Amino acid sequence: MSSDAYMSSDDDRPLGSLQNDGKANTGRGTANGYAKEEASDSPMSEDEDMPLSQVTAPKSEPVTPAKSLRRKRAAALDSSSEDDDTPLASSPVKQSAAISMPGTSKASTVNGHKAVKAESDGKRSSTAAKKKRASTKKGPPQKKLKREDHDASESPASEGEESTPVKKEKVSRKRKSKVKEETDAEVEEAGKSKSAKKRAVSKKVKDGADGSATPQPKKKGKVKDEAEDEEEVYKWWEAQQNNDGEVKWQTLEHNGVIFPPPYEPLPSNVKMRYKGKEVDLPLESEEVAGFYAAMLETEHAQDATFNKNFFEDWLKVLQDHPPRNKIKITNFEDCDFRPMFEHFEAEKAKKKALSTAEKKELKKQKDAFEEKYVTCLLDGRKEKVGNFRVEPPGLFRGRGDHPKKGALKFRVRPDDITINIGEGTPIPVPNMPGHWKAIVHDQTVTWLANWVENVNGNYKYVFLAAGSSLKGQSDMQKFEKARELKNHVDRIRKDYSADLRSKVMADRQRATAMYFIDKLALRAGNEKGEDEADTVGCCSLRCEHVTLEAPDFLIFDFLGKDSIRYYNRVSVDPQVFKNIKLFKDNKEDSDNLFDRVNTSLLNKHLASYMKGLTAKVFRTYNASITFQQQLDEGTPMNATIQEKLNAYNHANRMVAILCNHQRSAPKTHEQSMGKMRDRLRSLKYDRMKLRHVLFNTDPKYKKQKQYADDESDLDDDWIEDHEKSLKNKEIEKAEKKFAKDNEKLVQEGNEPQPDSVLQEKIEAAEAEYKRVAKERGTGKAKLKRDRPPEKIEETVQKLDEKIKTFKLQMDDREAGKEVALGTSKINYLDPRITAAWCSAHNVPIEKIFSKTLLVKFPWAMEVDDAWKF
DNA sequence: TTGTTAACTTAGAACTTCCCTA
DNA sequence: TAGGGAAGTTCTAAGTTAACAA
Repeated sequence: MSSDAYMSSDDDRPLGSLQNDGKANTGRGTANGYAKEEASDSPMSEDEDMPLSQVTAPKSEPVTPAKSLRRKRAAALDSSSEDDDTPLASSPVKQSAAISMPGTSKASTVNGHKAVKAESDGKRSSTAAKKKRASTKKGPPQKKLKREDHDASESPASEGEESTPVKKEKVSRKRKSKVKEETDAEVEEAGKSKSAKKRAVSKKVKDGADGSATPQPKKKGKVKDEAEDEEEVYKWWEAQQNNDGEVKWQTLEHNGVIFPPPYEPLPSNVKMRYKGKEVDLPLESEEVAGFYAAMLETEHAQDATFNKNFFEDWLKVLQDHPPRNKIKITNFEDCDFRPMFEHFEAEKAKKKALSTAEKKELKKQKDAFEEKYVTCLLDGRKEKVGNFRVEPPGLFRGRGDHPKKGALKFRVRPDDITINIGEGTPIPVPNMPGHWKAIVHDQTVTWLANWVENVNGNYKYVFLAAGSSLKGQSDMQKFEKARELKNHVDRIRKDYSADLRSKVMADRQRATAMYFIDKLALRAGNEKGEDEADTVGCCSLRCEHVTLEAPDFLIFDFLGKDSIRYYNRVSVDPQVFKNIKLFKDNKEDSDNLFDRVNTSLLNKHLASYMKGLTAKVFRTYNASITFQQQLDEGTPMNATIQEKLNAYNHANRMVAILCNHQRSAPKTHEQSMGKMRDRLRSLKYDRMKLRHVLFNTDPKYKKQKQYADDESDLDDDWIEDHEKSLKNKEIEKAEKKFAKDNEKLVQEGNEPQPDSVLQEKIEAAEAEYKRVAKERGTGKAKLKRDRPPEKIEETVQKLDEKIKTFKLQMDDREAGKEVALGTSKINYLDPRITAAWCSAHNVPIEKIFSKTLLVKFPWAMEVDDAWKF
């Protein structure tokens, strides 16, 4: 694509200023060289002098119909005065690994960045800097802490007020002609007459194994049988694909969603305190207090923003539902939620203490209740629904420095929820009072229900489960698209490498951004709003996030998705280094590094190479191709399963590091590593003893290499401690056995053994300890019972294997303590790579894919050994 | 042209179950 | 056989992206 394609008259403007809140990047005089059109290798070149960037006039927040709808709704909720309102309810990582740069054959350390978790006071831009930044994200609905009751028994007027604009909102976009919306009454009527007319278009395919046709989809009400369910796996990947990408289903039947149970008040003796006095809270305010009390010992309750937001929202609830004993709550510090916390803890303990049978019974009841929601009928086939449980009310657990963390998340009710279901299908009845907000029949989307959440105004959806055909198809398409990139990537790389020197600033910036996305697997990086945590991706990087280190190193340090810190010191193409120097020139730390690139422009450019190509595809492509290369290069031949698994995990880990997938190290990691080290030494001790026995038997063993070397990490002090502990364990064991035997004897009406029996055993253990102590340091040993040397040789060999396997497990655990392997396994690694690898190396796939993953990836399981990404 | 919305994927935390060791 | 810790699963926040609207 010609670089001129993006050269509009506006191109002179730094994009940052186009998107900010009106305070454009002004005030730095005329020296802001980055605002020019043409780029030059030298930041000092005279070409740099360009007109001042145009300033965008301050804008008030535009109000779109959907937003206005939400505001209207919020206002309506706010103005409600009904009394029956129910309140609704790090440690631093040092990862360093040398792995092949995606798309290059040379090994490099580019991706071996250090991944470090954000600390609470971690890398943040100043508030001032933040304010300078663009604020493009949609505004949240106005805060409202009261709401209208939309109970089924309410007047139709309120229903109408809500549903009319909703219709507008829901069908305003692409689907005007496809979506038909009905009122509950209309739908119920229609359901009665039309339910028989099902357009079952599912096509069962022949089972690959036996060639026999699989049975037609089960009719509703057929007796459930697990074996039968097995047979019913619909192999959509073998069926003829007739997916135009628009219509996702023909018929859809489901039972809606499960609402959480209503709030159960605390026992009358459990009360929070204010200034030491018990507060008699009405249900509504008690519930919200309870949300906080339950989190008292989590990190959330230590967070000032969280506490502030919670308290503000709670005060609003308290305004309408004040303490019955007239206590005036005004100061957060004077609140003591501990009695509530302790009550919850006690309840938890009670639940934990239930017998297995009781727990089973509860589970059975829960399963029975949920059964009808777990699955739906999609094109006549039974499919699992994913999140059919509506999110319960609570406090918003925003990550990182989210400005709204701690805010009250309302209880979602039927009149908040839009149901998407097949036309003519019976409409589910909510399991709590109220009517659905709306019913739609939109075949172009995959969701079964949605609602708008109150804290950020985000849409929430109920989708099918990961193992469903819809999700599976989309997953497979994702990987196929990533594979298709193989055919284009050389050209794309060639082009952006050339564009790194482009005279057009916008092109040069875009090329540099593409370099990062390709080489470092950065996310696209959309702009974010003031009301969100300050995190960035490639296009939204600010100058403060990248530091130059001569001759060619860049140090990236920023908070990415989920406020996870991305830290990487990486050697880059000298031209990239020059470019970053140029882009940073004359800018402030808080300015956008790429002022002429945004995700939209970047993705449009990518799409010109390949249909559907976006920044995200690069991440999938680079993850999978890296994984394939790592497996191909790193899998040992003629190795044990454990060794192969280690190679697999290593490859997986390289991808996780590339993608910066982190987890907090298990709290007990150090302790458990310590235990493992002890166990390893103990195995080595056993080996040493056996070697010494062999030496004692025949000096020839000393000359044999496999026996000659000492176990390196066994020092004298440790050996002494270990032998003492062996002795103590022996004595303990004898004592236990003695007590147990006596108990049995007494039960059988016999005399217990005399103490002397135990004493003898203790003395024997002491004697053995003394004997072993004498052997210490002599290089020779004897067994309690003689064994032929061949048998001892055999045991040493077995111990060698055990030690080797154990060491591998330890290495694996240590290397992976702060790396989350799951995310890449679930989202980025083409499962066919794993299936082919397992098959080629005789590794049972169950060792790698959990049950859920096997269910998620059935489409990938039939590839042959030679399959490559 | 630019910002917004809706729909979907990706992500770590939180919770639950399983398995191994003592 | 309990209980501690790891693995597996669920939950929901936080991204990306295409289409749409002003």
